[in-house]
Amino acid sequence: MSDINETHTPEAAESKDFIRLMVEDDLRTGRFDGRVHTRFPPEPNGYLHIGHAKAMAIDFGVAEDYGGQCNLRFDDTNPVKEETEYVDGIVYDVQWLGHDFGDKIFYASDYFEQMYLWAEELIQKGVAYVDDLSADEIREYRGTLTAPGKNSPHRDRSIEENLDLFRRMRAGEFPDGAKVLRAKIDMASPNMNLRDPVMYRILHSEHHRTGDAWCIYPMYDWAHGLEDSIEGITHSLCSLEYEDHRPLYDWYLDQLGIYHPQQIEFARLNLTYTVMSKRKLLQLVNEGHVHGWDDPRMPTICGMRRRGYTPEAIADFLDRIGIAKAISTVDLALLEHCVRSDLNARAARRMAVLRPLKVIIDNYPEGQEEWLEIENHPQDEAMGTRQIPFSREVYIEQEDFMEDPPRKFYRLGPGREVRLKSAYLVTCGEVEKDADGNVTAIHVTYDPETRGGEAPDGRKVRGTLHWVSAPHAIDAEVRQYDTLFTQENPEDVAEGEHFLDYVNPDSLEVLTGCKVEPALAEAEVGARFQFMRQAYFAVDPDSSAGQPVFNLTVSMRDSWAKIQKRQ
RNA sequence: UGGGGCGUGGCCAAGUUGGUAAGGCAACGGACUUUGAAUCCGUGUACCGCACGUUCGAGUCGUGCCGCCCCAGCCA
Repeated sequence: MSDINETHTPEAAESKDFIRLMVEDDLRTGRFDGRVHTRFPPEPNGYLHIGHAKAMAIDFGVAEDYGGQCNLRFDDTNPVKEETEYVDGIVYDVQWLGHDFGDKIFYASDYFEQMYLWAEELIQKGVAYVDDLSADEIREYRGTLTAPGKNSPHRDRSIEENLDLFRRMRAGEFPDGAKVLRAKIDMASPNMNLRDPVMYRILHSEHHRTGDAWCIYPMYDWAHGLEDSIEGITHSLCSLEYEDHRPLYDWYLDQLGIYHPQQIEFARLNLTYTVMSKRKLLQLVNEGHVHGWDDPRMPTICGMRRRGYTPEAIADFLDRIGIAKAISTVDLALLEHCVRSDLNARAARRMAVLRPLKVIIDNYPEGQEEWLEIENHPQDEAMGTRQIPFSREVYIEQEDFMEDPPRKFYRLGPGREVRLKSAYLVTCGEVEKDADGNVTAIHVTYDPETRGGEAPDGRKVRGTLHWVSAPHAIDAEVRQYDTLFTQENPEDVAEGEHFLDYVNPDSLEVLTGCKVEPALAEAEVGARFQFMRQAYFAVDPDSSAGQPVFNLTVSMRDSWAKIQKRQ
């Protein structure tokens, strides 16, 4: 590859993000004995979305870059919201994205006993107490952003009484909400998280893994650092909103005097024309704005998978957007660019006509058929070729014919000659119309000397159309998608409006009666193709034998559309 | 009017110890083309949020402003 006299200019060292810089710093100073161990800690209360994919790219990516490990850990500390269905879905998605979490899956619930013991330790130490205040009262006592809170009347109970009460909380002697265990820190702290945060609440609720073994459950702040500590995590990477929680994360670990990981925060991902909160996604599902978590319009991993996105394209996208602390909204166009780029390289080409228009080749012998060779990929010979049938009647795209075409229209029109891709050059003749004047069929004549699409006399033909032989065509359903929202930022709503007001009513368009080449009849679910001159499509699970259903993955760039728009 | 963060071209985002603004996406030209795809060339006056300082020299240091985001769940 390289010339003998080629000058090798050293590639500029790839710039590292601030997290990797911090990790390298710790590696240099031997802070964690040279270890790098991260974790990806989803709560099983919904499906993963592209934002989680970013977190994973960071968590797993950092571990991988420095020869470390990344634990997949379910942060299942709230039984009322969590379900096994979600853990299964999450595990599948993480694997599909290609992340290696070893042979073990971790669960916060596995540490409940240890957490409980540590809680007793803090009570013994005099820095945790049982509070009888109601949720409302606790809120009142907490103060506001600008006014300090005040101590709970139960703040100074004796260690013995606190221990007794806490044990009875565990034993199930009190109803939900009757008492909580709180850390005794500082009700006047300017950081609200430090105003005696709740460590445990009573929840007589069945947990998807521990059943009814517990009726008290740890709060996130109390639990998370302990989980990280138990697993020997070195760098606990999370999103920006936890920045304020870091002092508390540190406080618990310091009070206990146990192994202490470093929490580092980064900005989470926002994408134009979509929402990224699990609550909103759940709402879209529950209220029927989409057909489920895996609806191809959803930014969920399962939705993107069904739509035809590849893990590689997603990884490429995540790699390109970078990691920083500035809150940003990435242009959907970048994600689509990554998908196109990956699919362009790997998707086999096929011919499919979405909105069929019958073309009759008058001078082609009736009843004759022939099989023509066509490449599966113009730039990748290794993908080979296939045979496609040709006959007297074929379908072309309705938009590839115009009775009164503008000058730059390189397609079929009265008297014009175009090429049917890999078949023949045909010249437009008569046009059939129905009573309303709609074009119903077009008659053309073909040049038998142009088999394959090349004219022996060297004449050039500007337009090349895709087509499908009518008698051989397979009927298919094609689902075309547009953005789920009509606004770049659906969350940016005016007074009295709601993000749901911006749901795009035209985000799904189902086309039936599409005509596809026979090779597509037995395409496997999940298979991805480029329908030449149109877009990339993936076979939907709703497909049945001989009745394929295709999802639009992403359109191809369309400079003709731009030319039209300008006119 | 408390605390914690952030502010580099339309969108992301690099900018180590201050030396005179990478790259990607988008957009716009053009070449090529049996996908108007792909590919290939080319195009940006970024007052580096603003204002003062320090300095021979500041996106990088200092001070003061301004703007945006997060925090008052017994959610994570």
